[in-house]
Amino acid sequence: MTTPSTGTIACRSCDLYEVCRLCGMIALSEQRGLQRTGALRTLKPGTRLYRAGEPAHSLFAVRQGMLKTVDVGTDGEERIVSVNTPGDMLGMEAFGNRIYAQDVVALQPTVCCELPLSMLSEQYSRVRELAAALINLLSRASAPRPMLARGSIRERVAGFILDLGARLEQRGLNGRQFSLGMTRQEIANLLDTRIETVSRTIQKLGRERAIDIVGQKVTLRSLKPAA
Amino acid sequence: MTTPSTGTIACRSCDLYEVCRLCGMIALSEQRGLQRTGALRTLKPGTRLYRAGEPAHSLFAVRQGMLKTVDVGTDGEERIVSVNTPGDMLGMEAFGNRIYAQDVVALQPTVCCELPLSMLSEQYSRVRELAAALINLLSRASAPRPMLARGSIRERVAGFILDLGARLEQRGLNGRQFSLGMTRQEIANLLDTRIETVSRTIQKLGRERAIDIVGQKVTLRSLKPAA
DNA sequence: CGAAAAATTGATCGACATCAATCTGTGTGG
DNA sequence: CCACACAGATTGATGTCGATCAATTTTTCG
Repeated sequence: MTTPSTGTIACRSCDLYEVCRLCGMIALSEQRGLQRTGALRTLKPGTRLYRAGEPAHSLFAVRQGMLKTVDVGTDGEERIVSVNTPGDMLGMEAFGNRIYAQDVVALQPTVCCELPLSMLSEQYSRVRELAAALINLLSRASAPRPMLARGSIRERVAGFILDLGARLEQRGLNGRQFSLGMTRQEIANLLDTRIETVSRTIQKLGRERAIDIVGQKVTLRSLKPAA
Repeated sequence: MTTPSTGTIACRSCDLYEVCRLCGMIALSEQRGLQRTGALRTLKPGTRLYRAGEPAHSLFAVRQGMLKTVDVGTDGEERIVSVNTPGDMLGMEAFGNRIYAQDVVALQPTVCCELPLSMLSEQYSRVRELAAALINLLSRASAPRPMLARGSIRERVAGFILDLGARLEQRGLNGRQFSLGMTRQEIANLLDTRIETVSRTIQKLGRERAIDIVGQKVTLRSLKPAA
């Protein structure tokens, strides 16, 4: 069986934390710290969280595992646009028109928190702080993500691995030893290259002792950004 | 002298329209339709609208001309992340933390509308509709932009030109005959390739009668997406 | 165990980078 | 007004990185 490639994130380090809190989705229990109360969605690998064009009822936050955000072009070709790790918010692009804009598919056994949009729009017309929190959240989300499919293959692969590690670290998970969580094919798609090239590059990084690599398990050694 | 590569956009087709309206920035004059009242910023080519890391006081909307959004990496290398055309909103990533996240530089003589953030946060705590409009706006902005630096060079260049045309068209400007508004070098940077390659590819499209090209002036003929 | 998917490795080829030279247009000063 | 300078753009020759084709090997899972 596949096992989830990440542990479970703490609510404190989630993008949606403030919003959940203001919605009363997180109960403060005296002894045990934070505890969430809302709905969870559990996904097997390959399962869709939602589909582009579908009417949107909810925002999601990744709690455990990993997903990919996929853009299906006019030609029907799949392009992996981003990889979503614990603490990430999903579906915010649907807040306005209530239509999801991409496909989101679990790469691993994955758990997501679900926040109904209806609850949010009800509440933010009453709770002033919530509107501010949402605006903050969306504002941050509109900041530029580092584009991974640029530069030499070496730079792209290194950038991908470092980015993934940094994001896990940032959420309080282990960012120096983790699972890539996806196949070489999927990495190749994300980085706009070929599976053989990804394989060769990863092997080379291993031979150079920049990383340890066994299957999808990586340990960072001396991998640095750029060249 | 360089002349602006685009005409002036109508307020109606601007991303910020609803927000401006609710802020009372647009006065309805009976005879003459819409008329805006707020501050304008005029920029010469090469001038910065704002800089990454700088404290943010305002949102902007492009009114006329073109700008580039530039990401300066740790190595000091410039990467053009996107090109901003009339009707686009700039600076929304700073709404939360009040710090701009990229550099934005005029490519042409350019005019932008300026909306002070202070005014917005004051007003949206009073005007309920405004919070909703902002959330809508930011939500749309977080939707995925088509990534231009993917696929063969042919695809990237064609994609770039078609995207630019479509965006102008969408704002009520001429999307079949327009100026690229930037040098081959800047296009190369945006598309993650080299100036010679951009030049050759554009010339080839011209020879194939897919476009007419004279310097930066393009006329679309039979250019189609994909290969 | 056996089948299927994923990953690795090798050999060859082609698209794009690189190096180099020339051309074109635009603004400047004599 | 013309000549010059300079930036931008084009064009050619050559090299190289990554794509492609092909064959195993390794891992996963029924």
